[in-house]
Amino acid sequence: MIISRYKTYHYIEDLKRYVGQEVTLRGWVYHLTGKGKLQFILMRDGTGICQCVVFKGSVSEETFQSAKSLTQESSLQITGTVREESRAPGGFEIDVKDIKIYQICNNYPITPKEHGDSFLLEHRHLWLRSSQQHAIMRIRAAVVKAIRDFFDGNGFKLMDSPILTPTACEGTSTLFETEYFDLGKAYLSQSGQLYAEASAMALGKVYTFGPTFRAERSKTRKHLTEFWMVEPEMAFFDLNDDMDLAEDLVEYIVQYCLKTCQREFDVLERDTAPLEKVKRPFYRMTYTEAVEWLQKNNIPLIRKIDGKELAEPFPWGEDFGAPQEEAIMEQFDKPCIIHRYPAEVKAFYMKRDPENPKVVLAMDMLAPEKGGEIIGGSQREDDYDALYQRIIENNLPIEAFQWYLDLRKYGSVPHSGFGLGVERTVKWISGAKHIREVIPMPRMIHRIVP
RNA sequence: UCCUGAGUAGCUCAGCUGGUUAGAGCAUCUGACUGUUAAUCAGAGGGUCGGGGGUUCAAGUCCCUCCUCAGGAGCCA
Repeated sequence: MIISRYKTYHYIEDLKRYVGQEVTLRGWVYHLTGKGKLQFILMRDGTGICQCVVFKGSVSEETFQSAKSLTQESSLQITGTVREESRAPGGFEIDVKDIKIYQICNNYPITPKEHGDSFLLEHRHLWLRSSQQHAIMRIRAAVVKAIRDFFDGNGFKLMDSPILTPTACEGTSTLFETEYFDLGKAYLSQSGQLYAEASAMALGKVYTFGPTFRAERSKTRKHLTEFWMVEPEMAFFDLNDDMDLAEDLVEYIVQYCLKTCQREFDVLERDTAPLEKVKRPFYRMTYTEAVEWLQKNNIPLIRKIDGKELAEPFPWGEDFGAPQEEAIMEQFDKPCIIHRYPAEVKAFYMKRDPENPKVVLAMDMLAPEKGGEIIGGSQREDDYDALYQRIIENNLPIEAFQWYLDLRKYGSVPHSGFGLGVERTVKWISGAKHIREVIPMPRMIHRIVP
């Protein structure tokens, strides 16, 4: 039998299986300390961190000098025996026999001391190697895997939407524009939803998963110009089904992370007790109930007029801002879905509530612990004439939406869907301070490098 | 886009009401040390004070202007 060579490689996360045996690790120097005839190398290999000890008396002079010459982030291969050792971080240690150096690294910019945000972002390509960033990226990978497992395991088909689109999905001016051969302008997608609706009419239950782009000039710790979104879309689902699915998904993601990312939470010093509580049913309230709650608890709407801040009791019809959402969520230890928003503040494709035409069958899920809005969704307008009317009212180019209207012409059915922001979810679960830390290469209004 | 704040050594910062040759810690380099965890100890090198203009005998410090960055708001996932 032929065994591929890479399958015999040793990794730090598996060390406990090799106690007493000789292993060969490949990686980078994370940290160094020395004490005369002893040299401690904290080595990382992408799967974990392990302390390796070089004692002058038990290796060749050449090997000891190699160990002495190492610097932070030098790349190397270490061969030695695995030992349980309570004094070592992680509980295991390598007694080094031999060292092979790939490269000595000079003047690595990120030192074990503190750095400013700006400096770290300029060195994002190197910052990813730091233990906290490493932990966040592993949680991100777990969140993405949980999302895919959840949908794939529940009868959904992956149907990715195009990134280059001829028009705005939501008809705003916040789109990145590019030239598209002889066909004029194209735009980077700000949502895959409209195409997901077409897919749902073909395959029933689908999800689209990819990057989306918003040219909003936002500058906050929960906005990126390029972010990842998963958008399920289901034929024959009404708003209630939609909300049930959203709760199932979020519960699954959080519980999966708790099951598989304990080590990462430890590195981040993330208290997981609040996450343990994220089990169905979540809280739900209508927009109208939320407004009444704001009024009763004296959370005002603050308007700026001529530079002066004027507070007034929160009026029905106004969309919630960050202060309102945070106030509402302070009372909850689990996510809360707010549904049935005023039609004026929501997108054209959302279906009016037959019982109250002033509101649409829309829902947002807010996460506790200042996680903010992680999901936005709705039941879609499935009536041709009503949708046509909305497009006209919103001054959208009707020609561009002809294919979308076709979906209401040829076997229209009730259907619903939502979008979950991957970075907002990872930020909430990991407890990261800023959304820029939960994506490998954040794209923000003032930053596109590296 | 609006409001607020910040740019001084590789990094994080101090530098008073303008006044000799601009400071510290860490990092780097040299040396000592058999249990270090952001090691410790001794020594060395390291600066166009964000750019431009102005006031002054004298500007890191005061004024104008531009640039860059951060925090918040709005918008949203």
